[in-house]
Amino acid sequence: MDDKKSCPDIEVLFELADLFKVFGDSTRLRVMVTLSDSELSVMEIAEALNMEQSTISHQLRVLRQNKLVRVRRDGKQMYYSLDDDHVKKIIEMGLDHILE
Amino acid sequence: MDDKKSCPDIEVLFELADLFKVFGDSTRLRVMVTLSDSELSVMEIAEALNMEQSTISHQLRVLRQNKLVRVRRDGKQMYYSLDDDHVKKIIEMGLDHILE
DNA sequence: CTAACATATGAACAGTTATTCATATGTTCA
DNA sequence: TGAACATATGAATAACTGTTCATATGTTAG
Repeated sequence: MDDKKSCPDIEVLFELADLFKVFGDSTRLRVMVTLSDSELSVMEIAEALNMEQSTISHQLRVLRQNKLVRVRRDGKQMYYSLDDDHVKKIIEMGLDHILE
Repeated sequence: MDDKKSCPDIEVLFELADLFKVFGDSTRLRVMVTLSDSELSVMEIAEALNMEQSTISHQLRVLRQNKLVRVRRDGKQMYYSLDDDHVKKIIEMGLDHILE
C-alpha cells in the first residue's frame, strides 16, 4: 500500500515544526531568497540585507544545522548557497498561499 | 516576461515569515494533520491530541486568521476543516525535506 | 611570526509566544 | 426562561528566540 499520505507520527511532526520555525523568521527567509540567486559570502549577505555580520552569521548557523544551506570555504571567506531545491519549493508554496 | 521567480520584496517576505510561523508550532501542525483526514469539532480535536479545549481553541483562532482552516457551525459545535490544498502541500514539502 | 581581515561564538537583553485558569458568549432543549 | 453544554476569550506566566556587543577562531599576506 502507498504509505506517503498516512498520518505522520508525533515525533516527525515535532521535527517538522522545527523545520518550519526556521522558515518563520524574515531574516532567515531573506537570506535564503538572496542565496537563491547566487552563492555569497557572509559579508555579501550582510550588506545585501543591510544587517550586522554577527546577526547573519548566527542565522546562517541555524540554516546550516537544518541543512538548508551549504558552505564552502575560499580563503578567508565562507561562501553559502542553498542546499537543495526543497528550499525554493517550500518558499514558493508559501507564496502561493499568500498571493491567493 | 514571467515574473513569478523574481525576488519577492521585503514586505511579502515578512508576510511569508508570519505564515511559516504558523506552521512552526507542533500543536498547530498536529491540528492541521488531524483535520486533513476529516472535519472535526473543537472537542474532538482536543481529545484526539489529548490537549485542553482552551489550547486548541486559541490555536484554531490563529489558523483561522491565516486562512488555513474553515469553520462551520452545527448546533453547539463548531466544525473545523482545512481551508485549501496549499496546507497539505506545504506540509508534504516539509516532510520531503525531513525524510531526505 | 604578526597584522589585518572574515567569520563564528557566547552572554545578555528585549520582545514574542504557547499554555493554563477563569470566565464570557452563544446554542439547545426541557 | 433557565440549566447544560460547546466554544471563545482575556490575563498571567513561563519558556523561547533574534539581535547586539564583545571577543574568539581561523586564514592570508608581508
